[in-house]
Amino acid sequence: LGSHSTETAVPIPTLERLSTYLRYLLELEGDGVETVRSSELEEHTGISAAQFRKDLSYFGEFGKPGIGYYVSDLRRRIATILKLDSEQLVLLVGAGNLGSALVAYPGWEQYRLRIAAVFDNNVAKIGRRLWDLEIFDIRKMPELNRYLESRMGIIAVPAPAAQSAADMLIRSGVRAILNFAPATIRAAPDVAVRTVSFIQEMAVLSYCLWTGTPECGRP
Amino acid sequence: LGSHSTETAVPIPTLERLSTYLRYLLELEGDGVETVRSSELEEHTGISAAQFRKDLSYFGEFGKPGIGYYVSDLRRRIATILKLDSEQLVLLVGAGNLGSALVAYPGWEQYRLRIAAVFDNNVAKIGRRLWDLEIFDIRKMPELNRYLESRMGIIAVPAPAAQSAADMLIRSGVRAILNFAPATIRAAPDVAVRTVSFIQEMAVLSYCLWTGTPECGRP
DNA sequence: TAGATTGTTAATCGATTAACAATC
DNA sequence: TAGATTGTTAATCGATTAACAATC
Repeated sequence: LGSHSTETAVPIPTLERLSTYLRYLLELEGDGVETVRSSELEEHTGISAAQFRKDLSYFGEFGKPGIGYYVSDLRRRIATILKLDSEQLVLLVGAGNLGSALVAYPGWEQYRLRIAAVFDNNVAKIGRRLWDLEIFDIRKMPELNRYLESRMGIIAVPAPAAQSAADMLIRSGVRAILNFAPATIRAAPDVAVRTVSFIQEMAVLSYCLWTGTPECGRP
Repeated sequence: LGSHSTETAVPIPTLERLSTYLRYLLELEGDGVETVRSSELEEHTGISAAQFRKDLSYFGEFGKPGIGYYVSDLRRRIATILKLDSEQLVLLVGAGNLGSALVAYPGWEQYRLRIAAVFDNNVAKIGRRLWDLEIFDIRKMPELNRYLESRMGIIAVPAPAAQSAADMLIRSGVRAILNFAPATIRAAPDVAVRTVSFIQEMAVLSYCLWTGTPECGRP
């Protein structure tokens, strides 16, 4: 009885590119550009025009033949598809250097995301502040999230602490997790987890460097 | 006349998984585990045993039928494949919060990587220190890298400055770049570029959260 | 030797590309 | 209307999975 499994599920690579389209469209919108053609998108993002149109086709029709796409309209519609059309709160675990960089990131608002609370298990940090946010004891998370009702979380703790951070997030109601620790997170299938390990990215780059592999992933 | 294009190029997804295998093997090695079977790897990383063996088959034979793989041996061999068997210097552009977190990351040594120099274009930062590293004027990069001879770089600057940071890295001799800015980097085909945009990752997670898509990428 | 697990092949699956009729 | 560009289909390409002979 999976919610709606047979409706030609959207491939994950399509979703990843969708967020690249959104980023590019935000840029164009900021520059006051009114319309954009798929060929222009290819030039600027490296994603082929055919791929772009195919990706959009999973969600409906967005352009005008002979014209292209209205930037603001398409930007808004992609944001809606990605559920970035109303504010979502995010819980952050880990008040270290990475956590600090994440809180200070100036781009959250554009995506209607907001870090609502920061947690750590280090008593020396609990009660102090990370920028304008109080650092809470990680054990207070379930209680705090009863009224925050956040469903997204970020793990910015060292690898050995990543799984327990995930467990705590899930126990608090979070169902989508971005994990920065180089560790595998085990979670029930109803929890979406993505791991971004920059040290692993460096390893891939190292191989590409020495073997001269161009197109080392991501356009 | 591409260096060696016809030798069944290794798929990028295989390389990405390779670095996950390495991470897991480092963990096992730290725990003093002597051998590991592909089925155990599947359990711990979520990557299927068949996939693991297929991935390794691009590079040779590594295991013993009936036994499995010797952890230290396999760890060493994968590190060698990824060229992580001798120290490589890395140039960092951007002495902000993210740059600070990267310099402070304790895991570099395990991968034989070392941030050798930090650059910024902000006069208020130039000459100051980021942890134990002096912050250099970004314009000094080509000169400085003449003797450092680093071929890897990291971009940790705001999106509008990302392309010029990349240009400067390339001009200084760098041929592999990890870009943290939500921006497309244009570079000649002999430069390997990977972009990691956490805000785009959050966008994908947002979609997965609301549509109940499990397996939101990366195991 | 018997049991277990690898390396590899062939089959399946899914994503990308190219081409073109529809349409602004 | 003529020219341009979309949305979509079919063909291609490449990666994953499954199965099994080889081998420790």
